[in-house]
Amino acid sequence: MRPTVHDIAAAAGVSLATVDRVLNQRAGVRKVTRDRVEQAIERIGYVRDVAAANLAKSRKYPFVFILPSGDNSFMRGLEAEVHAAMARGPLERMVISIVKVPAFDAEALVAALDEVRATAPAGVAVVAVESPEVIAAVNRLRADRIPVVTLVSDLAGSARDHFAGVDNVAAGRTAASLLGRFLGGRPGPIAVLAGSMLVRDHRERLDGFRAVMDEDFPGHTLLPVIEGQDDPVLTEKLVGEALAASPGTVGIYSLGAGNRGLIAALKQRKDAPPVCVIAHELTRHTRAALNEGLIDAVLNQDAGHEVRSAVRVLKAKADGAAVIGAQERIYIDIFLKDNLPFDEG
Amino acid sequence: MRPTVHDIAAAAGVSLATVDRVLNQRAGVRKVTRDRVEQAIERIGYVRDVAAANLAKSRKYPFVFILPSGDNSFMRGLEAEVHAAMARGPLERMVISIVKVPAFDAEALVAALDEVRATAPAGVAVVAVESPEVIAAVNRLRADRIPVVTLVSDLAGSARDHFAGVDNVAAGRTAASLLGRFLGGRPGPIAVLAGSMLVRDHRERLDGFRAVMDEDFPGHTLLPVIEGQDDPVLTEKLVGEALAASPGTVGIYSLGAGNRGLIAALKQRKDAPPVCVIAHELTRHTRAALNEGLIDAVLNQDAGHEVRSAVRVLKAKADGAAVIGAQERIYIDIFLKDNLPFDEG
DNA sequence: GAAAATTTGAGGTACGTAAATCAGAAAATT
DNA sequence: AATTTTCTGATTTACGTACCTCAAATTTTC
Repeated sequence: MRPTVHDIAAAAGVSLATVDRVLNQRAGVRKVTRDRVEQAIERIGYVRDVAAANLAKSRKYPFVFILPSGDNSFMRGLEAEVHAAMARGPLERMVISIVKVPAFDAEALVAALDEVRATAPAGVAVVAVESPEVIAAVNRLRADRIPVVTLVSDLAGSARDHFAGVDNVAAGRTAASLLGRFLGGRPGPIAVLAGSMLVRDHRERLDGFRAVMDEDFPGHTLLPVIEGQDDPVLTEKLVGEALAASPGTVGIYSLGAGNRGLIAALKQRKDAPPVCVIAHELTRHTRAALNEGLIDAVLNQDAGHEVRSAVRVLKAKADGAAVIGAQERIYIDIFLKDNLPFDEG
Repeated sequence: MRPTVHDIAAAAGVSLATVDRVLNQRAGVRKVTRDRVEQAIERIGYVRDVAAANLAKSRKYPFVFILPSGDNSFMRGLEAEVHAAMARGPLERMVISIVKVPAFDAEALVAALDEVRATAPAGVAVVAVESPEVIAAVNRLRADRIPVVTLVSDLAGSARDHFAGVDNVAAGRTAASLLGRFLGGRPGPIAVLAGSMLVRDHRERLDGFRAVMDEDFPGHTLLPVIEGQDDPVLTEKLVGEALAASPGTVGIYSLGAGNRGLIAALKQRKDAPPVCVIAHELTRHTRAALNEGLIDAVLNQDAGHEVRSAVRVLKAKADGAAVIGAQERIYIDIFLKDNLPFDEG
């Protein structure tokens, strides 16, 4: 049997009330008595039964997820995952709510963070936008002892508790490594398609990609980065133009979310020499393109994993419990047409 | 506020005792009354507070993990992960124990399963060995309504609740796809190194590998499978001989656990033309070999994920709760030297 | 050494559920 | 209609912890 508060009382030779005062750091206990109780706790290996404690406290865990609005399909998928977590929440006394903020708007994000802070939630998960003001706002939350997890996009220099997302530099490096090897020495320039270079994730991916290309595959030149703003129509046009301008192009790295346009552009040049394509994010479209051989590999971050990990970490932090590091590391999934998971997109 | 049993009683116009009888399927309730209560439950959206129920019942979850003994390093890593889960167990009222059984010994496994069954655990995870007797033994557990999860190695045709492991056919296909593309048309035979063809995982990987090689890269012949019995010394010898016999070999797929021997053999032929190598399981040795460029890619199944997933599923099944499919799917991790995780190994 | 302040003890109620007892009501059987 | 059987209600205790009150014991202060 696990020891209980009663066992502590007996072991320390004090009353239950005193044990309670020590355990819940209430005032009115002499230092010597406190020490005696703490030693007893240590000695008999008491661990608080969190479930029973929560029951007694009628404790709730109000968590807030701050997500960018807009029609970025990855973000909408992320939101769907948060909704799924929301539905499962009550089973574990969690009440999850979502606050939406215009994408890439640091000012709005700061306002949202401060508003959320006023509601004193048990934890906050936020898709960060990089700016000193945002860092300060996150630090204000932490100063209030509210756990903060950054989601998908980290906030370097802040006091956030945890980052639930992938290592984007490693993702870029991996993309370069795959692309370089898949090309197997076939010479020619390589095109890079991004959404916008203003986003940290995209910059990091590009940095990683560049580093490995320069180091391991110096034979290939990188064409100027195409910024398609994650817009299908614009992307299709720009990619088409770029391929026309550099007909010898042998590879494309699509590090953003503009895959629909890319795929459309690829379909238009069926007869042209093959181009090796590495893209990000497994969606209905990239999955189909993988199967058709239009795309050679897809690097994916699993939004469901990220959300569930964020929730677990927030809960653990709220309880003052330990986080299982290995469990919360989000790996980049690499999908070829040969290891596609069955359902969903 | 979430509705409680009292709310059910009020809504159905019955007493608490009757609600309890219905909720815990005790006898002595007329069909009509039972229906009325169940409708009330439905109507007010009652969900049992599992934490409170477990507290009242002083419920424990005794789970048993049945693992193969022997010095297979993957299995020992798996055991370490089970020990880690064991240590975290008490926080969630789980008591995990380990039963070890000689590897690949169906008879011993059956005996262990029946012995475990007699202790009426709340769930069993087992690294399965394929045999009709084992299937029958697993089905006996299921007949006793004991949840069963197969771990790492599945048991087709059995009534197990869940399989916590990777799709090994897809792993083999992925290996072939990577190897074929990395070779980029460079002709030459390919060697396959396995532990033993008696293990289902290995057979499945080989099947997947063969299928894609035949289909997509028919230019390469596959040399006869080398069975190194996962023994470093034997493996080094056999690989050395095979490479000497077929000096034109361009690729190696190591689908078992004999990587130390393989790496030793590779180091002996530094001056020889490069061979593209795909191996399984990220260990200290394969990680080092990746970094040195001796191995080009490592496919990995994360034992920690598998164990944690098995535990979660067993708990959910024991509670009669739903399993989050996407969360419990174990992906094959693909590691290049560019996306190696930092610690452990 | 008395008064004041602080510390400690004893006991209760609550959280939501499980499980039990026992009395009384309703139904089924004679 | 009387009896047996089956169903239902009312009530209690318990799980492990939190939180509250009030009294008693101890220490500190003057």
